[in-house]
Amino acid sequence: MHKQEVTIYDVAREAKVSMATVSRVVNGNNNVRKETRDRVLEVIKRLHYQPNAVAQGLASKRTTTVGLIVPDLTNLYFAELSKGIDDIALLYKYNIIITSIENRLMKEDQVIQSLLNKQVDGVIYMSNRLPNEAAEAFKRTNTPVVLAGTKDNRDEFASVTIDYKKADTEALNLLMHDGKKNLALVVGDEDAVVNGENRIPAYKDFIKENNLGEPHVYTGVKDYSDGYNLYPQLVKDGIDGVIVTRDISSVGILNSAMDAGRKIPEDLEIVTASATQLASVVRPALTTIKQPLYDMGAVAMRMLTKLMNNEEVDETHIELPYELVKKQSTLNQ
Amino acid sequence: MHKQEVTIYDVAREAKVSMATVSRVVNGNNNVRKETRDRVLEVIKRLHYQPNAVAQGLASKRTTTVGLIVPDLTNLYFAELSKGIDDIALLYKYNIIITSIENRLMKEDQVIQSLLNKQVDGVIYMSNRLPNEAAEAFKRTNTPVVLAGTKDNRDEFASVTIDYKKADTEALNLLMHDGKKNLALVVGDEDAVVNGENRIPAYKDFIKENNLGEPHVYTGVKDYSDGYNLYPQLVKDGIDGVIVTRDISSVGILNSAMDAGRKIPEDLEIVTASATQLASVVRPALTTIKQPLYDMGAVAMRMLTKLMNNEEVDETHIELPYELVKKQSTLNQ
DNA sequence: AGGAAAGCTGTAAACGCTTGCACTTAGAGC
DNA sequence: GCTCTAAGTGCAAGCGTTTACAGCTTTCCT
Repeated sequence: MHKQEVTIYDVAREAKVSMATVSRVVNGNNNVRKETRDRVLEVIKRLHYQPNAVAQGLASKRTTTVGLIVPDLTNLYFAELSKGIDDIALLYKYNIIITSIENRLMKEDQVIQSLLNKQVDGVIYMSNRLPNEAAEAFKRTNTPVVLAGTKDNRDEFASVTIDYKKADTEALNLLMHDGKKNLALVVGDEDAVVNGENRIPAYKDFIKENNLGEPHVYTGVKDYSDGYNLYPQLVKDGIDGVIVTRDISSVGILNSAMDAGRKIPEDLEIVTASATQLASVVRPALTTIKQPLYDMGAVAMRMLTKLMNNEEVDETHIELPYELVKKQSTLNQ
Repeated sequence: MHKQEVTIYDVAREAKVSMATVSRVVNGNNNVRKETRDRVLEVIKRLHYQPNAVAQGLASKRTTTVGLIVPDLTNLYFAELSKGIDDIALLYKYNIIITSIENRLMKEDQVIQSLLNKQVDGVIYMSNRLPNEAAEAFKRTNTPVVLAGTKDNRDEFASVTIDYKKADTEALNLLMHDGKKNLALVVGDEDAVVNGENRIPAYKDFIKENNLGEPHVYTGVKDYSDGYNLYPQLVKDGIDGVIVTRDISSVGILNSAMDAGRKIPEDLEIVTASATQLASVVRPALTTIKQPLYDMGAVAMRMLTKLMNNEEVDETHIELPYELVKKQSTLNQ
């Protein structure tokens, strides 16, 4: 980076005003006489002046930048959330610094710290569970945080989710009413608050209340091959209906069953819990708990803008409506 | 953002040295006596000092931030490229500001200008075609740019791609040797340099050289439903082998054919040109021109680090090897 | 021992902007 | 005509770093 070609000072000199006035024009402060404003704007245009956001950030202590913390960019669940976030961020003129934190060289809270050092005005957090060090760092720097599509067990951070317990219960009901007797739950990370404190308890309660025998919770099923390889175990355990939290694992199970010559949904009903593109393009198409991912991202970002402006926020734990969409991987369409 | 709790000045006072020395310690400059360094480090730890990256950026004129310009976050092609970029960026301690530019409120070059105002040290560009205004802005600010998975018709910007002409020709050969007579090419954006100046000419040359009749190039096929709706037209035109640039469109064509009761690959052979996750999870699995997306991203980012350091770069137009992977959507596996 | 070189540290001027405060001017109200 | 208010503008002190430059110590040769 070489010396900046044209600064606010050049504009000021050329327009025969002070830097302060140029700054006011640039920032839309209306305490400037129209003629002065026009003159300044003309010079800005003529000189191709562009404000240096780094200097603005240092002087104003606002960077108009938010941090996005995401486990994995190539997971469509997060990609669709991010899209909602991104659109609203653009609307409010925030830039996004994105950092993914899975399988990394650096520890999660180091990555987060580096984000805070960049003086982001706020953070949207989408990973499973907020580590203590990170929570401390957020509080210490007083940075607003919104969790999108995830929860935290302390109730300190705002969040945007769906009602996971209700959604899963509804899906389990669907399977049960289809006559399935041996229902299972397949999750990625059991340490995730959404799973450990919402989905799994909801599932266990359902099994107990309906006298459906022993619960079967399969954990650590994170990608396509995990799902693919799990299928024989499901057969062995006599599972005939399953809720899978990750789309890609659902597809793994689906393909494994198909490759083994089984019939979906007759032999096994599958409900997937995310509803990314993936769920609808495979055949048979997957019945899904359709989470409004784009909207969740958008709402989270909108809430963050309020928090960053110290505006009143009436509800910091927002649950958006989901929809149970029946496709070909369950009966009774 | 409130006043920063602890600054380099506090550390200096506490450690009884000057700011300059603290700065040297922080930046790993080894012109500091060991005892002094240890004392400073101790204070840094004790006070929880973290350097303010914005102030560093202003003073040093380097932000250790790079801009990523991507059409669409939810397109796995870009997500996988981004992952490679992200990993290398982390390795070299760069943060990433990501901006997507499709269907937006703001014009592309405005978005890019806002990125430049943030004083990014470099940019990785992944969209179809670099607009003139943007190219001018990059040159004016002297910001290094690397194109990843895309090309530019002026030869001014570094790029990392595969040899699209060769890849497509090879794929067309495969289809021809399977006995297909009426080959088509389906692309998203015909204005994209990769399509307009590489894939389409390669296709047309092949058709002409092999006397395969009239060329059939279908353009503007961008998403799932575009592909789905195109299929009847392919039937009408008697197409029996097709290369599709976007995975999601390939899947649309595939499902459309299956839903119509046709057989793939017997009735239609499909080669898809990206090789994201999508191509391998659908059934029949798609034969693909497997682009090394992760590596392309990684190589692009690595090259950018060199450009940002004014290091010697021997080759600025890198073509990585691809692989033609035969799956179930073509014969002769 | 004497001088040069190398190592270590501090001073202070940037970097490009925002913003509180004070000042000027012009009009309004009387 | 005089005071008062408000709008418009400039001054200058930050914001938290980096980095020449200079100066002081050591160390190393011969």
